[in-house]
Amino acid sequence: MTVTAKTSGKAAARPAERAARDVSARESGPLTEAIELLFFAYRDFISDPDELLAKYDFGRAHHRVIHFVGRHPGITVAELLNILRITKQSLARVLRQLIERGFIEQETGKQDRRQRLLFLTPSGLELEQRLAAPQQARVAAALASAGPGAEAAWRAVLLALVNEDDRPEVERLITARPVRTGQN
Amino acid sequence: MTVTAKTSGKAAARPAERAARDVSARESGPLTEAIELLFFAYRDFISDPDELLAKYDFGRAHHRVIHFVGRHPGITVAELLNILRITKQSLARVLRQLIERGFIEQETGKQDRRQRLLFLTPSGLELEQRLAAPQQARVAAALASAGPGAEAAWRAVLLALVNEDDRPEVERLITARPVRTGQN
DNA sequence: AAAATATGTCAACATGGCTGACATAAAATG
DNA sequence: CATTTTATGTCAGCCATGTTGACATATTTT
Repeated sequence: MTVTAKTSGKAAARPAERAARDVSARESGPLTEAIELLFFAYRDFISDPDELLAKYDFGRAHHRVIHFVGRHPGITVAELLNILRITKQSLARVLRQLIERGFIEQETGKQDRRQRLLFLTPSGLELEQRLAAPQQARVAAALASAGPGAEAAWRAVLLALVNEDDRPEVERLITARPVRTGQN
Repeated sequence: MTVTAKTSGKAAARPAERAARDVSARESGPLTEAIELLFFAYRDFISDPDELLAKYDFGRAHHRVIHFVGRHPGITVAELLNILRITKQSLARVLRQLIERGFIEQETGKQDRRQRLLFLTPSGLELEQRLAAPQQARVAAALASAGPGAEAAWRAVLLALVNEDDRPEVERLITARPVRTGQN
């Protein structure tokens, strides 16, 4: 109630009040389209695993942790925090749940015994793969439909979108062979 | 405390227990890299306006609303809900704040007086542009650095990532000239 | 021995999703 | 014209996941 409709009849009589009327003069342009496409693509891309996660009573935070632990077995908590850019308290919550329910396990670091190296359990690996499958299929189909060369351009643009300071590390992370036996 | 470190010394003695050890045998491949790049790029891309939003005590939800109202002046609540894919209760919260603080105003629909058409106020338009600027700069720089032709490939891949059913509408939305004076 | 580091934890709080139920005004329909 | 459908708003509460601040412990480094 009480929506206070501004213009009952004389809308055109007060054009200066509504800046949005002048938006048509603004250059929306290909840049805005690219930004909106990123929004829509990401919106649908992350929606893929949600149904599966719900069956486990997990959320997207759990997904992210499972993914990066799977990609970098033996990753430390500090490294994971640096990737996810969240606080350790936020991470601790989902990590505790994942450990309690047997999807991730910890191992004391051998060089540095303060570290807790994280690994997927067999169940964790299975879940990770089930979560990854639809996203991989979606990306594969998108890259294929965009023709040859699209993948290189895609990678180049995405990498350039990353903060310049973080680019070397992101490159290192995405190209890393997931072997790591606890050297860090 | 009580972290229960699994392997005090004989890590290599029980390899079958840790599925993650075998991940090195898994094909991570370019698809996984593309997926992770999307994560990292989006992570940094959405971080741009956060600082500015914080000064207004707004969050990303406000940003999304401001953006799409700016892009489609006179958009209805139902259309906005369809874009954002959230519930009307969630939208109502941020929308109420944006209206109370004078960034968005409503107007009763002329054809259909049940509708509340949404517009940016002058302050809303200014905020929208200040929020958009860093993201546009980031995308422009990324596209430029990826060379000519990258933009077409980029757009093709992103559009193909969108749910097939939604693609026509997304295309319509992103190419829309933001004129609309209330015909819907 | 002291300081720094890696991690964990407790408590409290904020944002922004969600469901369910219900209200109102306007439009569409029989 | 009476009824139903539609577009929207709103109240109440819940949940997931982010935040800050303070502090504890074990371990490594200096």
